[in-house]
Amino acid sequence: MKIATWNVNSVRARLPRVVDWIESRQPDVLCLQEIKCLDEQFPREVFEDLGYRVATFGQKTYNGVAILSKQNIEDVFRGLPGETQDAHKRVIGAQIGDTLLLNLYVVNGERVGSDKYAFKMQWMQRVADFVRERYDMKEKVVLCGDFNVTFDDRDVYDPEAWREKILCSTEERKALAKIQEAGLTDAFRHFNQEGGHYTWWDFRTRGFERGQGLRIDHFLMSQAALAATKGIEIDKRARGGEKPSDHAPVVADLE
DNA sequence: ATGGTGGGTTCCCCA
Repeated sequence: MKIATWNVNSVRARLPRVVDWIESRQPDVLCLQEIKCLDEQFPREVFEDLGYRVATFGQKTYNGVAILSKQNIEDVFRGLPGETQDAHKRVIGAQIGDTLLLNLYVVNGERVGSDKYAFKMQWMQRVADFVRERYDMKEKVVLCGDFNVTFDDRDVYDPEAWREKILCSTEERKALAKIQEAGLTDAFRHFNQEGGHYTWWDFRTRGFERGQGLRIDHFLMSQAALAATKGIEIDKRARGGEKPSDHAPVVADLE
């Protein structure tokens, strides 16, 4: 079973690219982040015609997450416990087969020390609490999405330039480790120890053209899920070409 | 120290 995660930076703007990618890669599950539309604006039929079930948690203009799956999507939940109607739409979870899937779009945080950064820290703590309470790590648990945090300097093209900057600060990395504490492993790193593998490149600095990226899109897996995983691949090719997202898709290949 | 580009909305926000 191929599970993919992709921050598409607007599903409507990216629709031709997403459809092309699905047709060539045929993932069984595709978790989308930053769909940037309401549920009723989501191009559901396009994906249904490609053979997918669709579960969305949309928001106008910002954020929004969705799960596409060839198999039944069961026990869908949207958001974190206790959230009000106006909360950011950043979380959708479900069971697909025997896999417990959680698709996340972590808060960006703007700048270390900003209000948005404080909100990011708070939000990540809530995710950590939720994950610990909700999941039995003896199950096949797969968290994926745009985590907006690098694990270490291997995930950063210029570690000195990014030292203690947003996406790379020690505090953010500790918050990410807290989410993992329940028993979740960085699946990409399990298979590949080298640095220089990135999932996001800034539009503004022409980062992709310069080879300047960060690895911020991740799969966090329980031991049972990791044991079933044959490999993880970043599809860097999808970051090139016409009207790309600023993120590349990441694909986990499970038994 | 700042800005760059791209997506979506509305005279600007977010990444």
